[in-house]
Amino acid sequence: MRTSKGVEWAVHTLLNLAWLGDGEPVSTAQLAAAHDLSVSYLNKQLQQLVKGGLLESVPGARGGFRLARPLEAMSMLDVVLAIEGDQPLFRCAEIRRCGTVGERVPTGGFRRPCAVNSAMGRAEEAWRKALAEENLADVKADAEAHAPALASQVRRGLGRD
Amino acid sequence: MRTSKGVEWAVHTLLNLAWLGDGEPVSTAQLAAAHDLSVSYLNKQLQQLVKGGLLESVPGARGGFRLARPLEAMSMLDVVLAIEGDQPLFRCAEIRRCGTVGERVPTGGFRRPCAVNSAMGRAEEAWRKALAEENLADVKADAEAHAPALASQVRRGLGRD
DNA sequence: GAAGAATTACTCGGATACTGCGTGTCCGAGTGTAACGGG
DNA sequence: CCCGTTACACTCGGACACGCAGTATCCGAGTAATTCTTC
Repeated sequence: MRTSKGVEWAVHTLLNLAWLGDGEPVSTAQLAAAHDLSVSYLNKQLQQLVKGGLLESVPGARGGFRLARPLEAMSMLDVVLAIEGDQPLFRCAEIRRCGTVGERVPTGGFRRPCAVNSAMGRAEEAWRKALAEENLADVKADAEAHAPALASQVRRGLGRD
Repeated sequence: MRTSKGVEWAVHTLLNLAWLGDGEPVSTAQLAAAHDLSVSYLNKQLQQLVKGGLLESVPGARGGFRLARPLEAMSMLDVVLAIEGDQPLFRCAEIRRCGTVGERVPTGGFRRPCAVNSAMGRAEEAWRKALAEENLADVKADAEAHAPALASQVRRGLGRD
């Protein structure tokens, strides 16, 4: 079990767009070249970000992608949900109701929640809460703290200066 | 991204062994029949639990598996680690150091940690902490709270009474 | 009748196929840009 | 010189292959119980 590598690609791409500063759209080819990524596959991930409302796509010549809102209004959870979808980490198959010790639904009673599923759900909720508290602007600031030249490096790498 | 279904199988099997009470080993066939699971595949998962120190295996006729320690000393994290392994949810591929904006390692400098990886790591740590706090004995008690007849139901289903 | 050895039946354990999702790639639809011609 | 039209080049967007991890299965090694033989 591991997150798709598209998550890492998406976050770094969002950071690069933020460092670029201007609202000009950037093509997938440039964004991919920035980190030696597969152009087509990155494009697929960016489409997911558009569906998730994190990016805007500009069609036509001189088109590309740009941030839909400032990084301050984006969390890691937003990225993960956009790329991975909102499916839970733990999917309960309700095996408790099968086999020789299967818990039969009492007549007229409703299905009580599975204790295993509840416990896993609580842990997953902690994960999502922590992801929601990880602001993308903070991540960007953290990266700059150790490498102040990053912004200009991105502008140079994407041919802006 | 989702956890292996082996996690659900393992937890329910551990609960069944606890409800059974006696320290007698139970064969994989009986444990699988309890919830209509694949015998061979469940056996593979139980072997992982043995390697993780949660179960003991008894070979030979009238053998099987039994709990290695009481449920009070087991957490959901122990199960997840035994089944899934201790690999992190987010694996940093260090793409930040590649491509046109790749962060080159300064001469003589050490590699500072990736800000993206750090943020993901913090969230994952929250998940693991929550999993570690979910005691298996509590899960068992939670299940019993809504279905007091479960213990006897398991003993009957596994042919103990 | 009791003890010991051979046999048997049952168990775990790891090596071997299959499937679904993540990964990667390709080509077509759509649009903004630029060139070109006419007024 | 300015405007409208046409062609073009570039972009996104979704449809199409590939590979690997999770899933499922099978057969062999090993052990405890059982049976049989012998004292």
